[in-house]
Amino acid sequence: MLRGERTRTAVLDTAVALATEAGLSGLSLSQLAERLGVSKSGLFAHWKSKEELQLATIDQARKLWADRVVAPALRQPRGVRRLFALHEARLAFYTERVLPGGCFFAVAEFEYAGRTGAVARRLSEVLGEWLILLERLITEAVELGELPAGTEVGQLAFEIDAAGVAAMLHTRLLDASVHAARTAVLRRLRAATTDPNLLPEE
Amino acid sequence: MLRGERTRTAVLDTAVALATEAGLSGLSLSQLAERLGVSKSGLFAHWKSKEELQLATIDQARKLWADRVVAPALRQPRGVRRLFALHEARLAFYTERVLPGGCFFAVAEFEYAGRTGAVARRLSEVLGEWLILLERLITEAVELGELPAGTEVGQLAFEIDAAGVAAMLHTRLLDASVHAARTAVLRRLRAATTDPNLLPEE
DNA sequence: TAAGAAAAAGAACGACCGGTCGTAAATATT
DNA sequence: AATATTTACGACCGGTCGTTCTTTTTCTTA
Repeated sequence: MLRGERTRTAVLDTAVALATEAGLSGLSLSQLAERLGVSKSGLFAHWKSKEELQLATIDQARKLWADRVVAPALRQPRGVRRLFALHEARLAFYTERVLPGGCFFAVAEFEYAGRTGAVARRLSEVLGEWLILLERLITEAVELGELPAGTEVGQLAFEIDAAGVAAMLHTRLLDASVHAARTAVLRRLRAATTDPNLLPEE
Repeated sequence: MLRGERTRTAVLDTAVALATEAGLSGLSLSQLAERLGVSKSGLFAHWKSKEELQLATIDQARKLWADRVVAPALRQPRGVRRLFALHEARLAFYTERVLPGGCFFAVAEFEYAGRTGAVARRLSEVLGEWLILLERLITEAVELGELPAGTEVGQLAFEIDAAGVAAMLHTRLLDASVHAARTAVLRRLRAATTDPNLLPEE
């Protein structure tokens, strides 16, 4: 009963990695099967269509992101420390090259920017979740008094996310851009917080 | 002699638009030919291969960007005003929906983030040019005394670009994110400049 | 251990891909 | 007006795409 499950996750892990190289729509079943040493038709025993596999791949990438980025940050104490930890965990995800193409969602989101359909919709949902998480952490920091009461939550969330996205974009000069992304957010938060001692110096 | 030239630009204009929807590698010669009402083989009279057409498409997109974004900004007086005008021109390019998929280079850059080859190399070059332009305008502002002497040029260029990229990413909530991108850069520049009167209030 | 279900392989399909070829019209040059 | 050259076409190639169907292997369970 669990053999199928093992296969499925193995396939999806490879699919996530492959999608960051060839894109989520450029992901071909032949290539995927070959890389796994599996027959192409065997994949259809688990998903009825490519689109279903793409949707499952998105969920797998979401889990990976939750484990490697969100979970470590949530182990930090609430407030600006947790907020900055989330940003740093994200950057670490890039520098550690967990995925060959860098970031599954950045690649996929741009790829499907102008499209419609189930895949595009699901991607939007996940991106929305991410922004909501950022806003939640910011709101918590406000409630703790670590950020001033008038903080524009959405605006700050946008700025933090922007630094992360841009770090990913400049993949070929990754180290420099990750450093810039860290500095940008650190300064922004240190300038805004009521207690700069909560955050590292530069 | 100019009939061919007319055809070429017509093809490339369509190719630029199509590439923002399907991606630069997802751009298929059949679809391109069909949308133009032209035979696929006719395209090979102008470019020997798909890759050559892709490279020509990049140059065409670069021209479009130069006309619609860079040129208007350069009509503003040197310094922080020109710098902010460049950012605003970029955001206008997105809101006016000049291209269906939003931004040719953002889409393509992410698509080719993990790849090698002539197309990926050319894309990197153009992205590099863009960053250099940003840094040049910042440097000019420093020389004019509109930004303080110690300004970290690369860091500021990264932050401005990040806001633009992120605005593009959140395509489905475009208006809100463009506003956030404008606000982020405006505040950043107003905080840094020696003469806030040069910039609009929020 | 036999029966049944789940998992995987294999072969084949129609559609589309990038690309080539020979040819015919449109244009330029003489 | 005759000749080159550019521009474009239709037919076709080998290959890959996603998908389906049938068959075989593997595992689970009664």
